[in-house]
Amino acid sequence: MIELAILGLLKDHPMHGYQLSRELTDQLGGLWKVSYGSLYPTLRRLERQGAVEATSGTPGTGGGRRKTVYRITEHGEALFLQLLEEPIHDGAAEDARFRVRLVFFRYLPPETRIRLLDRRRQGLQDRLAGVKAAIRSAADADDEYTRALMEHGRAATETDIAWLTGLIQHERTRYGITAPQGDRRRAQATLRRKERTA
Amino acid sequence: MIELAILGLLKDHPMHGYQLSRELTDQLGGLWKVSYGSLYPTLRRLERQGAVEATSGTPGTGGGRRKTVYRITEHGEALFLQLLEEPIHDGAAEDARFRVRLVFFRYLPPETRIRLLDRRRQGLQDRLAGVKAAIRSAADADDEYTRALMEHGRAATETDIAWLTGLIQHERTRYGITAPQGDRRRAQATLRRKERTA
DNA sequence: GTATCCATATATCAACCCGATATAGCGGGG
DNA sequence: CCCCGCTATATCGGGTTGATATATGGATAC
Repeated sequence: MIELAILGLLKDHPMHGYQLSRELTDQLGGLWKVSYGSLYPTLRRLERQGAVEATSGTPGTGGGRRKTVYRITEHGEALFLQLLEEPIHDGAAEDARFRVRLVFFRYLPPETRIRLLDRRRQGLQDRLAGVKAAIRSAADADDEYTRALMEHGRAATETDIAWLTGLIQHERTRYGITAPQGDRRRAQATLRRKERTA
Repeated sequence: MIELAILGLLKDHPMHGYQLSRELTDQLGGLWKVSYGSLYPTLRRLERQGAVEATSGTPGTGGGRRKTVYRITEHGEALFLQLLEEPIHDGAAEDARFRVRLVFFRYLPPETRIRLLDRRRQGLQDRLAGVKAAIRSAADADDEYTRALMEHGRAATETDIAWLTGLIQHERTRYGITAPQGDRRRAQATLRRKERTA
């Protein structure tokens, strides 16, 4: 989802690659450092797709070194919004993905924001249920570190959920939106374990 | 570090690929799911390196389907220990790496365990310092979600540190090892930000 | 019995991303 | 003056994921 990050930053004002890198690193408080090996190829791909335009490839008059400044196009704006809302394949590396998305939440209407936050919270609660099931199954079996690891998973996930809940609350009171009733997904924690005959 | 995971599991007893996948998924409480796209190629690479041996490629007498059972070699054991202690390039995806490592901590002597745990904690404290610096710099600038994101980074990192501290304490009292005095790395939080003239 | 479905088991693929590295221009300090 | 460090772009190899293809065996339904 480096595309999302690039488009989101260019939406503010045109930039060149190096600037994008620093800006994004700062925005995330150093939690995610974009790699040049991802950045520059992605910029060129976005240009091929017509989502960004490269302006002033070589220095014009005085001096200044070579700089390729990119500007977002209308097509890029559309792509940006689409990526921002796109359904999430939750998995291991999806945590970072969500963080990047959050940086650009201000570009979404409040209802959509809350919907996405809720979806994310549901995903975390599923994960929590899975971890809890694993803890129950492990009990006294497995060694001390494996159990500590699971406890960590539980603590970390609960921290995340608490943080998200606070964010959602804040959002709701701010816009006076009440929680929906139906549409509650089940936890489904797939707790097969310890029952294999080998 | 899927190699570490594979070798660590095979150290217990020989297994085939699918079994490794499930075993590892369970050990981590569903926090990391190995992908077959990593697993099988890695198994063959380890075999080429002589770290594991494939036994009984085809079903022997009765029936049973095709199964390739792998067994760890002496060279594999050495490689395992080396990987387990190897210095860590801390970054974004290093969290998962540490979790995998923890699963096999029981194979290390107590002093080494404490050393690795301490190193990890120091890394997290550096990260925390960075996030805190970012929060101070951001202050009122940046939007609400960026600030919320940084708060999350702080909360999550603090949760991790607290968990680690507990683990270290437990370990120390268990083996009666006192904390070392010197050798304290500095935080070094590189807090350049907001001072670019554009 | 047999048709069907699901879990087992291995394998490959494109896409993505990271870390390291190479290259230059430029500015400042010793 | 020379070297170091920051800016700026670029490329490479390698690891990881997610999706998908393939069989086979066991269970269940009919």
